[in-house]
Amino acid sequence: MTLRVTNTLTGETEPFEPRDPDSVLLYYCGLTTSDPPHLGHARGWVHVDVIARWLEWLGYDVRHVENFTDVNEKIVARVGEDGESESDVARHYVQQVLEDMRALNLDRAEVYPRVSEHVPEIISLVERLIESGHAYEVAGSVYFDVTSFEGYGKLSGQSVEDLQSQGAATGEKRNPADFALWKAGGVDPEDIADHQHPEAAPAAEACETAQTWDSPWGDGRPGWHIECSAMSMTHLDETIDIHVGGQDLVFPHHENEVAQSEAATGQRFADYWLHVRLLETKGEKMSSSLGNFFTVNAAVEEFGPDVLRTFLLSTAYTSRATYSEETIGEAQERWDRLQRGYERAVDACDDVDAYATVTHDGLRAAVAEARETFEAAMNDDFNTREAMTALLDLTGEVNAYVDDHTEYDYVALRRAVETFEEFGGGVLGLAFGESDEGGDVSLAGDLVDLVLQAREDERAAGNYERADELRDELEALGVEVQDTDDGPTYRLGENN
RNA sequence: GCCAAGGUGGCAGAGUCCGGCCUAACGCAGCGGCCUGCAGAGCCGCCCAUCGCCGGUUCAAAUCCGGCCCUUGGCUCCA
Repeated sequence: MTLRVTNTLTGETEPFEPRDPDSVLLYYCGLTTSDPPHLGHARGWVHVDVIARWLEWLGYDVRHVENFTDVNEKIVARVGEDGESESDVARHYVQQVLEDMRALNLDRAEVYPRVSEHVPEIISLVERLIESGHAYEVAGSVYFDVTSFEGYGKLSGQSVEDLQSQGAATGEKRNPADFALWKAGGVDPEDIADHQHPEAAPAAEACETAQTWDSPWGDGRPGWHIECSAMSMTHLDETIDIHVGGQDLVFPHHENEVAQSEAATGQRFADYWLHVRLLETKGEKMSSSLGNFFTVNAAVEEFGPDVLRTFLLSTAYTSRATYSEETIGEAQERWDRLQRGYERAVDACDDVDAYATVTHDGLRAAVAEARETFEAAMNDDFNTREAMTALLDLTGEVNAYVDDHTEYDYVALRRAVETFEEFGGGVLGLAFGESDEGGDVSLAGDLVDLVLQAREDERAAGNYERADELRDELEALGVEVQDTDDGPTYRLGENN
């Protein structure tokens, strides 16, 4: 079974074949470090994380690069609010992103390149474009000539004619659709004003603190699109396998990347373009500019990484997702159910009634089917929703099996446990089998057991009122008590 | 206006590339039962879908083709 992916370039779901059969070059368009990351960013990160994890599971050596746009007028607009200089502000949010990513249990990318550290590469790429006649300089700024690149518009499906009709050529540009590769001087104060938070004090000195760099065209700053081309080529190659980004970047950002990169090298820039659809709240996308966002930090705090990942992976990356109390609540239920099923399988394995000599074909077949379905789902354009369904189905099978049997097929149960850990844990990044076993926790566990034993004594004596009190008190502390045929058990709440 | 992606039960959301096992998945909500001192968890069963509208192709369409309506994203910083 081979992996298939939906490629924006062709509009089709096609077989994935990397240039080198053993490795994959993957670039993800990261965020501009001017605002705290929100759940929409987290959706992109988590899906890319799972994509990388699955490619690795398939045996590829994945070279994964995610950039930070740390040079941008939005960042300058935060000077005085979130830091003393453009680089201060950027550093502040880069730090925040890395913390959020760790909190979400994302595997680290190989490199997190920043624009500010790649200006020389950007300049040389711009020079290359001027030399080959694809770009022109006007008064210290450099623009890409869209009419010089035949395939312009092939990613987003737009034509140069359509774009030309959008407006008249303004100022220095030869064609309205031409875009800046290099901008002369510092940042226009008006641009800063556009991006300033309304409540923020106007920082007149902000423009002065915006960094500029020497170039063959005088002092200036790199344009927005050129950075990704330069960093992708620097850290990966002139042609990469997969370029991923948010749906909102298709045009103009990715379209321009394709044009300038391919014009410069004469080669394909990326073979597969994958776009993550946007996270919505009440029918509109979640975004910093709309102010309807929920920060990653606050969300992790409130729901924890596993509920969040379950929520974000409960829709395929190619579908839009809706954020609401209801949808996140559903994710909570799903994650709880998965976790309980997993714990039950683990407990049954450890049970004295689990035997290596007992064979139950039904359970074995169910585990095999879950594995097959999971793999097929992931290979079908990383369908995390279906993959999770396979695990949820396995949960039901395990629960029914344990309910119906008094002796257990150890081998089959072990295989089920491994499936949760390998697929749910290793691929989806959920915390199966990583329960905190620290000293404090195990002491607390012993204490809970003690209380439960006392409660059992009360129950045996028929003092249900007292037994219920103990249960309520434990619950108030975040310990959920459940009586089963094999005696009482407990679970810690998500936030403990 | 132009470009792109979508419209499936009370909610949410698979399935559409490769038409039939889709009499439509998984989960939530709702109903009944088992288990339980009670609760929770779990299990079993049930309820809710003429798959946006109209037409076409076909023995057969949520799935293919055409038209229309609506929604979202992009065309300006944005994952």
